[in-house]
Amino acid sequence: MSDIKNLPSVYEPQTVEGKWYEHWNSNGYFAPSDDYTKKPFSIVMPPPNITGSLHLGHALDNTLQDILTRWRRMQGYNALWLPGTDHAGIATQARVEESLAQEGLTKHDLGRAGFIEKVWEWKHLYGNRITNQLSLLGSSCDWSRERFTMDEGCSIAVREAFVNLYEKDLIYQGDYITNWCPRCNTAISDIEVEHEDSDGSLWNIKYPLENSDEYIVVATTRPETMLGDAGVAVHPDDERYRDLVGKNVVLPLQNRLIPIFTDEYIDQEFGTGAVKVTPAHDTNDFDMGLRHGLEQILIMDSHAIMNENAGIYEGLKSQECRVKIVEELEKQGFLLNIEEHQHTVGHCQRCNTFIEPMISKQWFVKMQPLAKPAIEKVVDGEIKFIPERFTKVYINWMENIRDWCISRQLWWGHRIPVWYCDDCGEVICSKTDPESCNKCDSHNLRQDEDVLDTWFSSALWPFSTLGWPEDNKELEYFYPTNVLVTGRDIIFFWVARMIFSGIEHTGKIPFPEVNIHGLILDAEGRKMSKSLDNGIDPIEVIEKYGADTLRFSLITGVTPGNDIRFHWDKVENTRNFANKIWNASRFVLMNMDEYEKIEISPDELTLADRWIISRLNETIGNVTNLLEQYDSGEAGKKLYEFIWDEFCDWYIELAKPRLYDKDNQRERLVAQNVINGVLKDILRILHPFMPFITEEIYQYLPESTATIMLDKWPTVAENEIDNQAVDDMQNIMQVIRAVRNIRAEFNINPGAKIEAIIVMQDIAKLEVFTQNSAYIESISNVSKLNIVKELEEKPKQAVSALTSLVEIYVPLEGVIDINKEINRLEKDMKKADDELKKSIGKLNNTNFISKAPQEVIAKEKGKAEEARLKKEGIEKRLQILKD
RNA sequence: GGGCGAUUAGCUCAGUCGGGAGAGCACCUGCCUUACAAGCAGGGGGUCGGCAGUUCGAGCCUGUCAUCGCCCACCA
Repeated sequence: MSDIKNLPSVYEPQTVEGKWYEHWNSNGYFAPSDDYTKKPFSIVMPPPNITGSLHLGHALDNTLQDILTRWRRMQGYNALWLPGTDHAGIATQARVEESLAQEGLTKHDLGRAGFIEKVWEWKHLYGNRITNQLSLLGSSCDWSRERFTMDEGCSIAVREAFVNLYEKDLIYQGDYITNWCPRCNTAISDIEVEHEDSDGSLWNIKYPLENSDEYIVVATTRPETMLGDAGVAVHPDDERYRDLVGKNVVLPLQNRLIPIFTDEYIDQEFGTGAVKVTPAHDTNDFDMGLRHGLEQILIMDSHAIMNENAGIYEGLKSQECRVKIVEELEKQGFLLNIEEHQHTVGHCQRCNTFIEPMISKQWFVKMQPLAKPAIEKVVDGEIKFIPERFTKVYINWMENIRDWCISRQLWWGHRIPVWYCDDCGEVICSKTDPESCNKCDSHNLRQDEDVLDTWFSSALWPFSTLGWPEDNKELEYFYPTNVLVTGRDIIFFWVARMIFSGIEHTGKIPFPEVNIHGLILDAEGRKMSKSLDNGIDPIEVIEKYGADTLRFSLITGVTPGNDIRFHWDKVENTRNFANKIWNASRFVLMNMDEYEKIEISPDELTLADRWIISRLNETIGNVTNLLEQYDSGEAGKKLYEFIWDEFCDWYIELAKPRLYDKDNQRERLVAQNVINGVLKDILRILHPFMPFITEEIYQYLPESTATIMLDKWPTVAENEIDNQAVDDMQNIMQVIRAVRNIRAEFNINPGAKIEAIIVMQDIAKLEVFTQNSAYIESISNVSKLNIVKELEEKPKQAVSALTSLVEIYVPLEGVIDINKEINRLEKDMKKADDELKKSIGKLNNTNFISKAPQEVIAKEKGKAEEARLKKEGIEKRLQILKD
């Protein structure tokens, strides 16, 4: 402890954090023990994409998980926080393709196997960037169990899950309309499409009737799709078109005959009530097409380039084709008019490209049978969302869910475990690669080209990472996990899919609680995005201010589930808090010479000791309760207030005289023991929030264990809660504040000692004040303090203040301005009078007296009495001054 | 078209049982008091979005309206 006095007066996270992380990790503190008789606690980390770098959303998410894990670990749970990364099919493939492009290569130059090898190379080079960043944050996850969604275990799990669903007939393949991204060149699922409102047009087009001069007008937002029209639909009740139903129209430009038919789906009110139907390029039209046996005419290829079915428009991009079509329709007199029309347009979540709905052969998961139990488990409360309001979001989505398109036309990902026999056409779905056809023994087997949606493997994460499908002790012990912590933006993508997958494949829910947090927004409340360039790099915050500061500033002062704006001001404030703790601790350490641990008998404790110990216990209780409710924001606030306001601003000041007094060694030792004990508990309950600074300080304090990480989480000692001490202390603080106020208002030099007289009638309280007069003297720099029951003569040349309990006089001969003093008192008087009137009003209300609870009435009476006494006192005082 | 959230001090936000309106920043005053000026002490500042209701009592509960934001949705 010799170097303590050399500790810098400003906390330097840069010299502290790396050292401790390395220490914890290399000593295996993050790993749970293999003693499976202990109570388990487990969380799986939402696996970040290997292509990504840490953003503030990750920082928040992982801070929350780390807080829970560290807290439970300290409480004695065998805690496992299992980390890992996601292979991120589309994003990773795009990234590697980009780097190939720089060498002038495409993936086709390498071939499928060569390309995949290249991706793995890329992954080994860059894929652990984000996990390194998680370490900088202080994440206490068990890196020895780090997993990857494409590793061997996860791959086995994926095949197991696929085959299981396939054999239960819950996976099917077919030609259906899907959302097609022409840039990614793959189908994507419904939730990967982002809908944006845009100002578009509604083109009204005349479709001439066969062998007639008449025509029917159809309205469309996408005129180019007319090339694939297979009919015109009207509502069966629509009188306007009754006579036309069953007739044909000649499709302009294409000169094909297509029928007019009826369908309930059509809205008579919209447009002309007649709709062109393009089964191959519109979801609704696809359904109608099936109902009426219409031809499915695909008019573009996978890059949204018009194909041979588009006739002379072949080779054009769909958007270019639209322009040409409209021109031609106008030229030939088919275009009736164009209206302005606002509608929603789908874009690819990944690349923002316009989504073309298109028919293609894809694999789907049947959702109805899987959604049912997944809804039930939430409805019956087996799985709880926190905050509760997200339950509705989840249920509403699940109830309206459509089948999940799980195939992707990519190379990077889990390849679909289905093989086709080229000789007999047999379809084989298998957990292991088949060597021959199980029907005709042919070796001409060809595996399905597609890979699975990345989220298919993420959906298995809570159990695939624990060894499923293999039956093992670890899975049994840690699964279901205790809680899932994640952002509200991936409830559908991930949470919902884990729930139905867990129930389906393991027969158990994956977690009983889902803790949903909000998004981190920029200072103006906008989402952070690359295009706005408004992102804040958490690593930059860590380098400047430290991980503890970043963590604490992200989680405090927020309401659970609400979005959080990022402000540098708040970061600085939190940095100041860290520095405050640092300096308070430095003060304690500086005063620990000749320290030894002693047994303290209760009567050796001072009022301030009993007060701070009582408040410490309440804080321990509050923080623990709030963590149980996943309200780390409020827990952090309680810590902040207790540490700064009570421990630093009051207790340390009150303890100073005893700590400085080397003549009373016993009292000094008591003070040292108390302050050491309180500080150490503070560090313990603060540790999950600010792991680094708490460990650093903890290690300087006497009687510390190898690491604060594995020290015990404090529990509330009921016998240390001392309401009397809290009450007495508050009365004394009130007086101290009053004296300070006088000093400030009369500009008394802070160094100058003053005299003060305190008058109080209550004998018992007078006793307490007399015993503790030193507090008032030392903190408010009073040289001579008289505490009396009554004053013989009330001094005119004195400033006074009145609390509900006491009258305070500060003689200020020559300084006092009588008029100014009268003004002061009249201001106080008005306050007291207002309070009194308010209380009397309530107490005179018979409804209040008869209906309010007794304790509330008693409290109100007390308030009225206090106000009355105070007012009386001020009145008397004013009288003296005015005489 | 549905659903959710927000609206509290100049700014950013807390406010867990319905019972005395809070914090940080900013502002004003005085202090480099040997833990901390990234600090200390004191102070000013609010019809808790509007209206109606329930209640002895509403920032909090109910209804309604307004503004902003988010999510979901196959009216071309």
